[in-house]
Amino acid sequence: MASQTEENYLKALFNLANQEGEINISELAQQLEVSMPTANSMVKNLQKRGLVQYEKYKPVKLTPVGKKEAALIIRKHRLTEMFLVNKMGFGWEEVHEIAEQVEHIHSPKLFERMDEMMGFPTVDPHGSPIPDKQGRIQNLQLKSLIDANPGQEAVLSALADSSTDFLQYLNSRNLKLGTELKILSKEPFDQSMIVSYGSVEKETLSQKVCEKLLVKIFETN
Amino acid sequence: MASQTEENYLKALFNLANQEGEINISELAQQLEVSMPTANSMVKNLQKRGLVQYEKYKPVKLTPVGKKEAALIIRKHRLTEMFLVNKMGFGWEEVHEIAEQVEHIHSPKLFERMDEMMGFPTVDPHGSPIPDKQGRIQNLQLKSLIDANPGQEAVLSALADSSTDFLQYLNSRNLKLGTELKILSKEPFDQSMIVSYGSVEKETLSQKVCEKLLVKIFETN
DNA sequence: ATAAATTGTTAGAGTATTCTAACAAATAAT
DNA sequence: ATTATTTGTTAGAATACTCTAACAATTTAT
Ligand SMILES: [Mn+2]
Ligand SMILES: [Mn+2]
Ligand SMILES: [Mn+2]
Ligand SMILES: [Mn+2]
Repeated sequence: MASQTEENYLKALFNLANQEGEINISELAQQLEVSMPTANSMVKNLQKRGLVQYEKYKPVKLTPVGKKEAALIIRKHRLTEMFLVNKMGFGWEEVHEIAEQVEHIHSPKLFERMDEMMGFPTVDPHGSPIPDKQGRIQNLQLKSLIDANPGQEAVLSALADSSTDFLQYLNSRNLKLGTELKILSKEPFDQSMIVSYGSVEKETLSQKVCEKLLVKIFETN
Repeated sequence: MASQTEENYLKALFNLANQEGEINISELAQQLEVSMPTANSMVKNLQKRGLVQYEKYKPVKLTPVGKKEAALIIRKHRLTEMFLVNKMGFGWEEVHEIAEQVEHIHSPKLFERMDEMMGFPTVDPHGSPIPDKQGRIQNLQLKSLIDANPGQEAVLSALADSSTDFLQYLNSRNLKLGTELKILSKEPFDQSMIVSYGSVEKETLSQKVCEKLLVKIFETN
């Protein structure tokens, strides 16, 4: 069975994988806040355990087995976050740190019960998909708000960044998942957007923010 | 901050402490399923950290600081068990293993919320008292059923053993906390008792079982 | 193309936790 | 009292995870 440390590495590898599923040692080390030699030696260990594919000086790749293991840890993480928000009254900015610990608990039944009690949710409180029991994740095909155009409407559906700081920024602007945004204008100079939503008639969102808001854009007929 | 391993040692020390608060290395090693040298070296480590008092060849004692740390871990354990039973529908025989893991989660808020959601329970699903936030535990002064006499009535209030096997035995006899037992007779030869409760008119309980049932005995006028 | 910067690796060491083997102290049995 | 048993300790080693220092390979900049 994978240790807590190994599980955190698998999760980091999963989250950092690019299109080709490849990850550099330096990214991995940075993500986990360890030195490169530390990351390097753990990668060798995961290779010996058949969880990653790796050759000297080449990027790391999760094997199918490693990918499934990672997805199942992420499943526990996201179910936990959702449970904390929906069933225990936590704010979406409070749950990540707790889930980071709870995801390592070995108890299929605990997570089964959470899932059941919540009616089998498909996304976590930040809009990220919850992998199924087989470790499969559905792709929601969301677009970044930055790709929307003036006149269009979009529903905030997920976040490309779930850091506490960003979540608190969203709280302060009363932006939640499900919020319908009307794009009023887009500033060509700095890519900032002026939008309206709910009872907020005008709000300027910087490029940085817009990039991180993942939306479903209504088709404009 | 104490590691998960250290926390488990503290808890074991707390639970094994006798009247004088003393624990032998061999008991400790047995409880934690490690070798005596392992227990011995951890005790030295805990001493260096000011959590136990220890001298070569003498029994170990938790310091006040160690005792409080231990009680707060036990608090998390018991709140978790109660939450799993009351809010998540687990059976009392399923929760210990999960709580053994959850007790190590660092998140005052998580346990605050559990406590709040349950209305600040004072005992866990097995009748053991939940230490308060200061690490104080109330003594319920329960007696073993073995000390009750024919003709008396007693309410099952806690268990001296919460092993899965024993809990399943109690399930099979429909014995729960709160069950009122009438003592019909007591066999002098083997200390077994014949009792009646609920819709059960006659049930024989062995000495082993009676010893482990902690009860409040009604005063006989 | 060469130099500079970045990325990756190896070597060597430290802490935490655990073990077995060997021995010493304390306790129980004869 | 002596012997046997149990309990406790030390020494030495293994595994997991981490680090820094030194060096090597690769990539980027000039
Ligand atoms: Mn998260
Ligand atoms: Mn984690
Ligand atoms: Mn328990
Ligand atoms: Mn534990």
